[in-house]
Amino acid sequence: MRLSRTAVLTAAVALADEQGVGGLNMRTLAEDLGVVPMALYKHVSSKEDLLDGMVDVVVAEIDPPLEGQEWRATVRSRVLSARTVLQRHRWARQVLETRTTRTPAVLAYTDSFIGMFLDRGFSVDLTHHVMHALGSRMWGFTQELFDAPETPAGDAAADSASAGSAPPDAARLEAMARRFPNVLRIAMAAAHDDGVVGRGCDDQYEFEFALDLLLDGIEGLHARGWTSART
Amino acid sequence: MRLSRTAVLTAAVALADEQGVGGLNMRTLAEDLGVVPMALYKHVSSKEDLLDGMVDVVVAEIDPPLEGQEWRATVRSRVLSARTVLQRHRWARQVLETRTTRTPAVLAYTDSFIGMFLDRGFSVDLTHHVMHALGSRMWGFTQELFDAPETPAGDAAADSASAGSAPPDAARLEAMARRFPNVLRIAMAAAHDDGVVGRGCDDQYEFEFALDLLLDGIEGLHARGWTSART
DNA sequence: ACCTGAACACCGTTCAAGT
DNA sequence: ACCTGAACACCGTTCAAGT
Repeated sequence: MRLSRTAVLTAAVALADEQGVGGLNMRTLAEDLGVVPMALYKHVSSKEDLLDGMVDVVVAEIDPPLEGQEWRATVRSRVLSARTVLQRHRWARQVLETRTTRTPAVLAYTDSFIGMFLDRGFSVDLTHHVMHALGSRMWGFTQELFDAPETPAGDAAADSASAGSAPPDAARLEAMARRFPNVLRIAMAAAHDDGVVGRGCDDQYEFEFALDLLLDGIEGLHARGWTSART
Repeated sequence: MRLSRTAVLTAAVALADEQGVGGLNMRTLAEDLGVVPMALYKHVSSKEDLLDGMVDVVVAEIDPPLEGQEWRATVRSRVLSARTVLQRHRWARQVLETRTTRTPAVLAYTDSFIGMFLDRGFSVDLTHHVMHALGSRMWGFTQELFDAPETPAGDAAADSASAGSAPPDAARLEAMARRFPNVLRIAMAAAHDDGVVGRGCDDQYEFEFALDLLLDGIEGLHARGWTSART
């Protein structure tokens, strides 16, 4: 089969889906495509360009905005759509965070996102600040502090690695409890919920909690015609 | 002078402050210390360990919480203190985001942060969700979508790089306006404020806008004794 | 026009010495 | 106990060919 940019990007996305960004390099990507590393450079100009293209592939999977709905439902469902996409491609968050240029596809998504507010009566001023407040939530993620950024690779040692360096024996746990009592209380509260529905920290719940907190705030500002004191 | 872990970490932080994470590698770090690369490995076990140690240096610079103040003032000023520290060390955000293990110093900061809520009457349940909602804001940063993650290195081509690939001539601008009209409206609104105080997007203003939006929401939940429906 | 092969520069790190 | 020197494995990419 003839090589093409699309073929390269698709293979790269598939590879990253399996191995994470850490496992993605020009040599193994070329091997997956049955080609020598340098062949890739006819279709992507550099690894940066490859990563930009991969982001474009991901962005294309996000649903278009709802039509004929009020702003809150439209924004909310779009963010949650982005979230499911970003969770299908777990490497995308990290890659998105390190991009230094915005590709047209990324700009188009941003533009359409902003349009959901402007087209439904938000002022440019408020929309501007709202976009800042949402930040990366527009992609359906937040920087989480409790879970590890990336699982090293395809090895099954993932859980022991995320737990720290050594297995948590009783002495270790007690030492933890003495040094970081507040962390422990929060961790126990999360573990406590396990009994009912079999989940610890429900990331989806937490994401929507924070999202709705922001949407509530935004709704209030919009309703009372808020403007920044800067104009 | 005798090499020590502290000396290595201090030099690494200084190097990263100047060059960014991109410019930080074991060879140039060793050179800065007047030593051969392998000498570093007596004091840090790997580059990961080096980065962990550098984060610890940064965390140590964050002010302790205020005493005898209500929760909101305490949390707010602590977050803003973290923000000034993180802005002194612009590489720290990126490094923090890629850590897979929490060092004791990071856990201690987290614990103390949680304590600001618990010690002032917040329920464990609400505090848990609040911590998720704040996310990386507890370090004083949000993932910004409009500005570039890292300036490549010490070269003066920073502004032209952040602007994109080519200089924005009139034709380019008009094409942008047609494709991404909403992005343009927001950008113009931000530029418009320039006349008054000489700033475009004021990151500090935007950060506090989002922070206060969240704090308002949290205050409301706390005041009416909110609990998650999960218990 | 597209792909190949060999090679270069750079980086984290191992290993066997040195003092 | 601490530092050195040479070397290895891995990676992005240039360059000069091949078809």
